[in-house]
Amino acid sequence: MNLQLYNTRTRIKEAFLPMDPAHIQMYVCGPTVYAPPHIGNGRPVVVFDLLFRLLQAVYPNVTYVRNITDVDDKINQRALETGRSIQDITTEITGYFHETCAYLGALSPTVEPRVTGHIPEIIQMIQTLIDKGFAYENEGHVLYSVHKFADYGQLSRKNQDELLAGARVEVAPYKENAEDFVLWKPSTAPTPGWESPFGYGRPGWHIECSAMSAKHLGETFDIHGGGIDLVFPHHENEIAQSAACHDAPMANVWMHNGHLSVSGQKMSKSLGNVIVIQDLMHALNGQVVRWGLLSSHYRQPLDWTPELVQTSNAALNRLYTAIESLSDEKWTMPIDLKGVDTEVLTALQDDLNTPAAFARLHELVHSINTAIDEQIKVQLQTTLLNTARFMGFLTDSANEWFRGALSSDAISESEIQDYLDQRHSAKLAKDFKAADEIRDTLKSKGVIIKDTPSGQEWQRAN
RNA sequence: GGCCGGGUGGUAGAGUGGUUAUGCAGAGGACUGCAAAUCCUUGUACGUCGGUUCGAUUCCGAUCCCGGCCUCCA
Repeated sequence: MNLQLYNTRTRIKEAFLPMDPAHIQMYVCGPTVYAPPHIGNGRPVVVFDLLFRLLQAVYPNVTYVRNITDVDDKINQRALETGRSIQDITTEITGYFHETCAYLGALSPTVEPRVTGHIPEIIQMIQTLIDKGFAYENEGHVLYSVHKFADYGQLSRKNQDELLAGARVEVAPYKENAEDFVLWKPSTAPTPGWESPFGYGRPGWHIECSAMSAKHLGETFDIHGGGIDLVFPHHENEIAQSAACHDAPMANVWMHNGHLSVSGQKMSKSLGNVIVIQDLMHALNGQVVRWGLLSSHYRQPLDWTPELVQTSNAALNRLYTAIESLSDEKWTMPIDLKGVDTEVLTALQDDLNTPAAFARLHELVHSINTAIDEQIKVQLQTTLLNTARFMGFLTDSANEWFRGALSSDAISESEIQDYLDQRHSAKLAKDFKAADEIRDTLKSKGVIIKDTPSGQEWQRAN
């Protein structure tokens, strides 16, 4: 295994050196559950799922922690706006998030901690920071004193003078310095709060990840991931908190996925171009979305377009076509990690080079389609199936992929069969005009007919 | 202003100091009653200007654009 990962902290691709090869530890910043997940939220889900799979393929034991942030002012705001309870909102959105992850073919993380379940740990960590002189109390708030932490800015490569100069926000009166950030803030009903040595209140934004990662992984762990936007201030502040608290580095490798745009524009409510994943579910197979999200390198920006959806769908059609002749039991067999194509593994080990991995899958398809020896062909098909499933694709059988209906108003199989019977008769009678008309009719209903030596076959156009 | 990325053929998108990425779209052909799928053939790319080199898209410098972050954001 020669896994190379780009480390945001050092800004270079490095050989991955686990602290303990017998137990790999990864933490990824999960969602704040205040709004249904959009397509951009799907990217880190899929990217770090792939990394999780890759790590599991090589190391015996991988712990993957992805948190749910269920205490946050955006949630409070939402509750205020809608009149709904906070619990109601966080439960619903967490459910959406889980549906989204399943839809995208992402494995469940090993641990999924929630902020509401870790308030004592958070309070304890804040207390330690106060005791060590890195944090101070003021007007019911606890703040982290950024200038006390010498390495502040190491991840995002910012220096403190510049941060001050760039501060655009009015400095809150309880802050000693403009760059200080909140660890704990006072709460009044109906805003959620907890009793603490610093008064009744709730945690600030960053502390939860420091507390939860420490609890579930330890003071230092191998990989910390998230979206590129989290580099500053979120991860910078996590480092400041954790390193100051534990006198140890928080994580060895910091990985960040690039952002996603929609048809060249930043997703925003005001533009009305936010693509909610729930809305895609009845129109697209989740594998198509997963393929699209992985079709450029994870650190590059990705533009989500109708063309991307179309080509992703076409790519999967091609893969499925190549292995459609495999016997059904192959689809239910567990993934054989030894049967994963080595060139795909090599590509993925190079900092998750998914475009190169996809290219290799297509090469396998081509080898299958040109194979003369039946035994070799089946061997290649098995490799392709294994490899694709290892990456989270070809999870449905070819039959489901080609003939499963995404929406309930799609034409039924028995109707299709009626048309096929009619067409079969027409063809026997050499009435090709009638046969072609039936084919056109079915096409307009989203069904494509293939005439093969063994008879008519059909599949949905998707 | 500060800090980061990026500019590759019609398009999406990897990569490399000299040798085909790959997909999609296009053209021609094979197969087919016609199609679909598949196969064969085909396009000929690396922002601009310098430098290093026998040779640069690939290294160095300059320059012009584009995007992100510095405030909530995956």
